[in-house]
Amino acid sequence: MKIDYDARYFSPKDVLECGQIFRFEEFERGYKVFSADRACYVYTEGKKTFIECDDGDYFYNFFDLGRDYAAINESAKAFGVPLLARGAKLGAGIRLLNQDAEEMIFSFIVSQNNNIPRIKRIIGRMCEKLGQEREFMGQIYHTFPKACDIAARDAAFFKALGAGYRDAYLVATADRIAKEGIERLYGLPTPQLKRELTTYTGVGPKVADCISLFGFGRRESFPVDTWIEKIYREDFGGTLKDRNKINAYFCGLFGENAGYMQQYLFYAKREGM
DNA sequence: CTCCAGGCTTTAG
DNA sequence: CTAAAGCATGGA
Repeated sequence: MKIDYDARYFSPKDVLECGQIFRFEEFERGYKVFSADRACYVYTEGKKTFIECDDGDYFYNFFDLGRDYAAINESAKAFGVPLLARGAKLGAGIRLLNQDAEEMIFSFIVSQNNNIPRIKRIIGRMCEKLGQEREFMGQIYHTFPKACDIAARDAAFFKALGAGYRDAYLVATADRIAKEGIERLYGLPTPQLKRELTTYTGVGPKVADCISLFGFGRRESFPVDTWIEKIYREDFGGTLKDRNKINAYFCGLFGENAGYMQQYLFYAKREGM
């Protein structure tokens, strides 16, 4: 099936290349995007962005199409922060994705102290080796592995995939999720969710915020990484060193939509604005 | 060569 | 409790 949406607030490039997702590739006029065990093709033509897929309901929610991004974008410009206003103006096509929670847990464990191209390669190899083969638009792709499939391998396996020292984190967390599942997490209030997420090996405050934001739809989450730390110093004149305190500062400033503001800021800084 | 990347765990004080 | 060392890998 095919979905269309106003391209002004849905730019595939902005959505995919702002570091919230690691499984996509350029294809024809746009990108193929992979989530859990599904795939879609997304591209912009004229004033519309189109999604072609087999499961419209899933990708409607995945791309957050039920939300009013015009209002969010306008509110970003009202904070009087130049970098944020520029990010909102030039990154108006950004949307926050509603991704698979388990996939987010493993993906952001891989992301720690790592760069985005390498993160993508490691996750790509995990899917290739441990995911199931599927077909989409005449090409083979691989699903994201389930926790039990990750848990079935040892640390050396993930080291060989290039995961580095994060190998043991993947195995330990997969063992636990394979045994316990993550169902109990969905209903928790956001502060408790974050606290629970940090009890998984390899998940600290920043990774927990990313999982909360991209995997559990908690838009009040505000991940603080090296980029945000730099923004905090250079664009907000901040002096705090502790990332937890920097996180509290931004959450207090931006409130329930902090996650969107984080993406606009991240986008702007990475674009060198 | 050094520095850095969407940081976390472990150890020392 | 806070601070710093150690950690794999690859690109700039």
